[in-house]
Amino acid sequence: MPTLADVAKVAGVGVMSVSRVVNGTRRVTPETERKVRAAIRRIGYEPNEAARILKGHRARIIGLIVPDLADPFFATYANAVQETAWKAGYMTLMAASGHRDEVERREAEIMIQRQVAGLLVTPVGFRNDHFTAARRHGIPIVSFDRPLENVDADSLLVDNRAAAIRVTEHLIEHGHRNILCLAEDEKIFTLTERVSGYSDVMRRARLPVRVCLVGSVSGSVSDQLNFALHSTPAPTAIFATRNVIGVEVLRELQEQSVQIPEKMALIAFDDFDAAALVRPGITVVRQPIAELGRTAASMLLARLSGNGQAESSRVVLSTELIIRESCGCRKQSKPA
Amino acid sequence: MPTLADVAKVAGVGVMSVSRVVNGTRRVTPETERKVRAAIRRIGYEPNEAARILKGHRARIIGLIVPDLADPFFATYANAVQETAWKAGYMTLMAASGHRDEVERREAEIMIQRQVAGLLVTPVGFRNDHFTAARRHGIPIVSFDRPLENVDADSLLVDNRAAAIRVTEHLIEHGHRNILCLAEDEKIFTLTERVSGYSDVMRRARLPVRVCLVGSVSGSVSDQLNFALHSTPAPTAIFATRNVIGVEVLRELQEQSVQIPEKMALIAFDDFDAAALVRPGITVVRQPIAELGRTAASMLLARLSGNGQAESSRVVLSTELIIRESCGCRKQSKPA
DNA sequence: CTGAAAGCGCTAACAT
DNA sequence: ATGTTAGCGCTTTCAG
Repeated sequence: MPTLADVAKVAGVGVMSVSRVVNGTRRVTPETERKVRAAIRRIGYEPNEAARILKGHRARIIGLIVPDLADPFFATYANAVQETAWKAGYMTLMAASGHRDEVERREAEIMIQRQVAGLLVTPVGFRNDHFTAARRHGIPIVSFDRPLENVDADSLLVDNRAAAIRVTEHLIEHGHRNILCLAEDEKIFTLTERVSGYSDVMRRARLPVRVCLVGSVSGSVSDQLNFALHSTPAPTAIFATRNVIGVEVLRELQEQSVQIPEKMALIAFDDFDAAALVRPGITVVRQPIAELGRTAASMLLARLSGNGQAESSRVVLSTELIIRESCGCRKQSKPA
Repeated sequence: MPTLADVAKVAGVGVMSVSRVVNGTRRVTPETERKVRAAIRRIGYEPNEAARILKGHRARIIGLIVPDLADPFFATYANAVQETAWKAGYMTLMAASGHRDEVERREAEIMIQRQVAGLLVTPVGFRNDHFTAARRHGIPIVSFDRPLENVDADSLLVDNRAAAIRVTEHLIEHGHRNILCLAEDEKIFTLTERVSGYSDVMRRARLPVRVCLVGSVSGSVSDQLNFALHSTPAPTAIFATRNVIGVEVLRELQEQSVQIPEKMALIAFDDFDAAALVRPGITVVRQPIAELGRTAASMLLARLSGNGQAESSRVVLSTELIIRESCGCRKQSKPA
């Protein structure tokens, strides 16, 4: 592989002229520039990142850490991030933490050690010292989907509370008084927010707050749903706070031939393929995922080019309620 | 950040002893090793990759290039690859080519320049010189899902022909004589294989080969499907050769209230959420995607540790036909 | 078994 | 505007 010195020799100039042309660090005679560019083209020179990094520069790489790359939500997000970063000349080092604190921690450490220029992370845990470490190394961080407590980082969140409030109110408008809220038993910021939005509305309306947890500790969706169906008074509507829960609820209701929305109304968080394909269509909260990815990446890129504010920012985007029929609405119409 | 020299100073030994302990390159006195390890722990030393790479070593990074990271197929695959690589101590640099030849080429070039240890790629095009370049640099390549012609690389493929044959025969067994095959108009290896499997079976059975192309050039699924539905004789079964085509066909048939499978049978390639949720369930060809990802990564890792064969290998995995009801089968039963 | 020195390719700092 | 030098942290080579 040809080096910068090789280019200099071929072009008949000093190494620094070449370096300056390549990086545009300073002005150079048009004549010199021409010679250098010609030489570069002729011998096919490409700068060596490793040497640059060794000199104390940052890699033109951004590190992306998410809980699960196979989750459609994060896949769409990751794709948008990668695309945006690529356009700005950055590659993306991606890692899935598998929802595990220690894995996330180790991944962050290795990325820091690799001198990534910035970190884009959806944190799973509460111990955040690995991220404070990154900040100490001067690596900017943007947290996505969940806030990063006690760390100097920008964050891009979605207004989960508002969405949950909207959902709950919509169901109440349809006349439901017994609304079941299904959530994961793990303590994930987004789910907590959604549950809290639901609870507030119910309390304010003096309706019973019925939150039901599912997961490895609390039992399967199918089991929990069955308990609820046979309780008195039985719920007449369900708010599924997460994409996979929504899909499982749907499967279970179909299995048991429970009429939607007559016997049971349903609104789920996150749009999914099947939601538009099944009859009746499932009403969902849609997050603008690709846009979120582009925004998150842009926030980080802004920091990298030094265009950021001094203090860390917190951007909150809102969601959209996609009305289909599972909430009780008629096709293409607004609720009564 | 502490350097190797710092460790040496603290431990009271030479730098090379430290290097040897860290890399296990050669035997050292237990006493020396103890001192070095203690010092490393004490000052929190982590080796600097950049310096290592500069010395001519490869980065412990593998490059992954796929057409689209948001596509559930590639997302699941990428997740499995990343996980497998991580366990072997490698990080994963991911890039989506957006199905574009030039982008893929540039991404490969940059990865080579970054000294990735190996490349895992799902090529979109036919000009493969960027990959031969990688081979010249001694970077091993595994091509996934599609072969890489004229390049010295391992490949991991799925038996698309066999799957298509199975699908077509299954529909014929159900008594269908007019079977429509819907494919993309772009020349993608996997789709070509599927179409060819279908055609062979139809020709052998002396039935009409009816391949219908959709895409940016040929028109939307909806349009093409409408043409076909009003042709004489109208098809009574459809083979959708790709996940998104399957979903769109399903949507269109529902829209037009075409009874499945009575008026129109349907088998699609790639399983999707909705396939199991809609009534009737959609019969699909399922690829073991996560397993494919793990296998592909393992093939590359084997090369990296020098355990590979001398000549390049070509592994072909087979698929599974998930029988639901859209093909005409009864629930939980085999075809007549 | 251990240490000292050279240099990988690049750029900051200085010199011209 | 351009060239020269030193050194980033590591490992290869050669001496001890």
